[in-house]
Amino acid sequence: MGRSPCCEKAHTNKGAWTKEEDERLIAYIRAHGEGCWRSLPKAAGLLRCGKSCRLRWINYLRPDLKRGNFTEEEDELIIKLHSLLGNKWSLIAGRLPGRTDNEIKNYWNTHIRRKLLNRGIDPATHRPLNEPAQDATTISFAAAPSKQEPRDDAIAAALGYKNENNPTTTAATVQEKCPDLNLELRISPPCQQQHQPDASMGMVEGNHCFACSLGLQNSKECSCRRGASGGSSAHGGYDFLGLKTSVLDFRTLEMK
DNA sequence: AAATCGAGCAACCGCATTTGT
DNA sequence: TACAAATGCGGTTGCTCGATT
Repeated sequence: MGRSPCCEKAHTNKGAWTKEEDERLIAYIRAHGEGCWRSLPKAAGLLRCGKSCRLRWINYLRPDLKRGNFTEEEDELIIKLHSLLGNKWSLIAGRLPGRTDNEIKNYWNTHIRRKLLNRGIDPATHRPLNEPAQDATTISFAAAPSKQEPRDDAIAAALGYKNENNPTTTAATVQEKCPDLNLELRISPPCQQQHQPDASMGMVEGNHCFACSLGLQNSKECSCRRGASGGSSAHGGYDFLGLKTSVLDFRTLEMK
């Protein structure tokens, strides 16, 4: 038994959107707002599936989109964020106002990849191209493993949680691979009693958490502002990189 | 002028995650 | 808690258009 299709494919348009379809979608969202993409096409009189409407709106019709060429500053920011986050395009897009994940993904694949290759940098690992291939005992945030878990392992390793399959991985190794990532922090094993959140986990140089270093001071991930009540260590998990490391889910960095 | 090639980008697909019951 | 539905994300495809032969 397969998964049921997201929509009735026999009665939906595919391919490029027409001007009329765009206008219908814009008019509907202006009147009713975003939400319930599944029922939107019918309500708006569009022969499209909800996913298609959502994509069209988010990537091209939203009024706050910037469009136009990327600036040199945006280029560098994308490279930096990619070195930290890998192919987390939605997270990267969250740091670039007016840009969408699809746009950044395309821009990466068509421009930045080549730019880095011209600089002699491997766009997947952000390391020099002529360096020998990584052996099994080193990691990189930017090396592109399949799906989620290996990257979580990398972060876990950076935190000093030894991987049984990879016992030599250390935070120092990570910093070697990612010089931009400030790992000047204090890491202690979970069993130790440390209830001074600001001085223990999640703080980088200057007493700011990683969320702050990414400009997320106002996000819920910022641990600077939490004070005594915000420490997550009470639950056995540290809040490093704005993460609950008990689950090691940096996807929560996303800001909307 | 026609054919070919490659870059750029819009859109689709399938899977993962979140949300609701 | 389990399940289904809805939504979100990232990889990939395929079309368009300009450059080159």
